Amino acid sequence: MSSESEPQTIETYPGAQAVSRAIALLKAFDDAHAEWSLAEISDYVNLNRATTHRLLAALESEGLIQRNTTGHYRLGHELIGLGGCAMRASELREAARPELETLARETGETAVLEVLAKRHTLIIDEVSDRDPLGISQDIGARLPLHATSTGKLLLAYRPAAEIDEHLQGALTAVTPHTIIDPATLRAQLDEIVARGYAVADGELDVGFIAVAAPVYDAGRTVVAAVSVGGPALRISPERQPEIVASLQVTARRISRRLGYRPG
Amino acid sequence: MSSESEPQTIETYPGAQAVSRAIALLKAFDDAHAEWSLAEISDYVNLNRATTHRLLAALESEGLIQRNTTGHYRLGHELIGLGGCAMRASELREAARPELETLARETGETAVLEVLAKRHTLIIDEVSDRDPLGISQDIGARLPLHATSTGKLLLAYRPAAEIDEHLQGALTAVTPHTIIDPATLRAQLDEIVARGYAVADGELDVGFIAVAAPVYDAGRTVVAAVSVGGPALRISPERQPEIVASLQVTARRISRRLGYRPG
DNA sequence: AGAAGCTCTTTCACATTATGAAATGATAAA
DNA sequence: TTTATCATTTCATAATGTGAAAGAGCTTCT
Repeated sequence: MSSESEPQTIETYPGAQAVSRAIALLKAFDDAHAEWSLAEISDYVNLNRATTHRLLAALESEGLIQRNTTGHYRLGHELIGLGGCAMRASELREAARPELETLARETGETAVLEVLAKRHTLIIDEVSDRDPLGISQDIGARLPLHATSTGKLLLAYRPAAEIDEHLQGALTAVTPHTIIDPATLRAQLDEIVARGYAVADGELDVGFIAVAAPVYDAGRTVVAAVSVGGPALRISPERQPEIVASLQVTARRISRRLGYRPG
Repeated sequence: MSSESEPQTIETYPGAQAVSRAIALLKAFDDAHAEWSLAEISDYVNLNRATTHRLLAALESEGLIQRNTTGHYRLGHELIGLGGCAMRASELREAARPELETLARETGETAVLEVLAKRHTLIIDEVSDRDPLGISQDIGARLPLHATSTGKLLLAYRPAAEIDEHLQGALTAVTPHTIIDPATLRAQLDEIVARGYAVADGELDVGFIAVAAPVYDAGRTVVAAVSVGGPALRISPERQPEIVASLQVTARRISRRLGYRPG
């Protein structure tokens, strides 16, 4: 009886509604909201409670979802397996690995590979020259587009309509340096395309600077971003040109491996 | 109840057939078979080609599946994100992390946490004292039950019927030392339960020895296995008692953190 | 070049499968 | 106790998913 405007609409793929809905349920989970009750999640994805319950039960029986002692839902172990498999099977990651290692060694900093995933940037691989232990902890993590060098870069190369859509949305300040003014951000995006690289200075973490460059595939589309970053103390203004140069060589080499041919 | 001669039957969860089928498609991908053509995978999971095509298209539109230039299917980047999220959200991993670090430090070897996933053991976390770089590469990897210390241990604590079912299946030799005789393996499983730990000596990798111990949850069920392992050269017979002792303390501490109370 | 064979993709009539309102359990708060 | 909230099950309904068949590309053989 209450068919209001639309709190959240699931784009259902024709002939696979149940599958699209099940995936929407999985995607409701993230680092900020790792656990849901049935009522919460069914409200969130705007599905009937019975339907939600049935879909989650199916996902649980396959190990993609797990339940607490309290009956709350979490992502299941089977997803760790699928994620690891997806990671190892990624052609992009395979092509980038050796180049990331070189870049990390050359600069002495951390080299990262990221792709665009919905409204965030997704870390595909990470190599650090310093911090050898405890790395790869961030693989699979999602970060906001407007507060990262890679995110701004990946956004900058998208079609105008998509950029507009993002600038409409709420730009939350992660640090005091995060750019939250749409006009300022848009100006930066134009600059990024003009220069071919992006910089983020304390916009995600205070005292952390990163630069990012685009990776192209054989179809000359930007499919990923490479970045190098480290503490602002080490990434001095004098060092930046050298770092950007190494970064751009890396980005070009990865693109080459993906079949990109400049012309 | 299931005849091996049948091609492959998907256990469809009532009221979510399409979801179960879509998940079966995802699970068809593993390290050994990371890429499928439509014809291959539809034969493998025993689904109509049109149905398979539609389900894969739905998965692709959500980023869980990706396609090659050749049109072949692979797991998609979105799964890396979900996998990372599942990993960071795992209560088990959270409870085990500090203990694994202690164990790795104490022994100077590699400590691993694994759970049972279908017919394999799944690596949830890994901490190495030696090899600091390039670790965590194995997180999400699946290994055969009969060729690993953790696998044998996890199997040993399962109900008899399940053990029988596994021993029926093909036990493939990964190395010359892999146990492929069902009777020998069964005897080992009994011994494992009696002693409370498992050993694998060159059964997965030649020259690599590992020992594993069970992790219990609040319900006194074995939910995971911890192991320590290293080159046979370092894991001498004299050192083994000391290593097993450390391992068992670790396993008990993790269990304690999960709410297990001995009695 | 044309035919034959292959795989991928789309269509469409049909009914199986998924849906959600409502009823029922189960638990917690008043 | 009653009241409220959340999880689970049921079941009539039709919308969704299904698969045979035909179409569209592309490769290989004659």
